Amino acid sequence: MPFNFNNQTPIYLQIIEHVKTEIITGRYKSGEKIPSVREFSAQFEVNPNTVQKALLELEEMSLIVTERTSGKFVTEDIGVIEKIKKQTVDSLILEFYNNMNALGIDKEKALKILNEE
Amino acid sequence: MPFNFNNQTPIYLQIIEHVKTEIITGRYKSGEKIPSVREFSAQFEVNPNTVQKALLELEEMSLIVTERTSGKFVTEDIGVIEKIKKQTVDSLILEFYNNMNALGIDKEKALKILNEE
DNA sequence: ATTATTGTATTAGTTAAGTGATACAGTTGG
DNA sequence: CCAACTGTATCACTTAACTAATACAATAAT
Repeated sequence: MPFNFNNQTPIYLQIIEHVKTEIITGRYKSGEKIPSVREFSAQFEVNPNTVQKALLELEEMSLIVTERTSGKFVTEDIGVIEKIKKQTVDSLILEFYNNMNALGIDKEKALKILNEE
Repeated sequence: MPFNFNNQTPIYLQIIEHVKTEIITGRYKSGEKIPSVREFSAQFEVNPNTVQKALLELEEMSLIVTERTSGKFVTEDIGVIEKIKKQTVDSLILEFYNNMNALGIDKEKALKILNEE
């Protein structure tokens, strides 16, 4: 199963989203080892550096932790995962309202549209 | 008033959004002449081609119409404007739900979150 | 100790997107 | 008829983002 990349957005961003989603949704569980750089690299048919770049960002978010030579692991800190999940949801909501505002649709109206669908 | 571009996203896309929004919200009215390529160019302090590129896309959406030598005008067809507005709103909503789905939040749950805020 | 596995660092190549310089063309209006 | 305004076409430049090649480093396992 070759990975389903779209070529509008950079691969490394798609990897970030992919792994982040796996963690947020609990498919990669807290404390669990994630595939190695080279495993991802092979799976995605992509250069190791591309994977590395993505995982680096995830580490900066504290979603994953590196054990120098044994691999990378999902953080043990469930709080972090929850926080990131909430952040992600919140910013999706905010972005949505902002976009609607730009079209002259305020929050109240937007909600009304959504509920009436 | 120099224009408020952010430099993450291409200028021409921001121009598209800007003009599109002006039309959708009725600040540029149906049938009305919009500023010329060179006027925009001066206002935004940007190359005429950059403006042209943006306006071309708006023309492809049928939001504006070109009269070869007298300028560009907002379409007379109010239906088109309404349609584009609806399309824009709909795709914002769809995108929102899709993003939430990726996080394991279905439409129903998403609505609940929004309403409870 | 040797091998295989992990992550990391450096550098370079490639490509595509975005923007700009410039010249062309057609109409309208004084 | 000329000047001033419209939009349009072509081409070249630049830059930066993305990706890849390759080599390095550290540890664990056998």
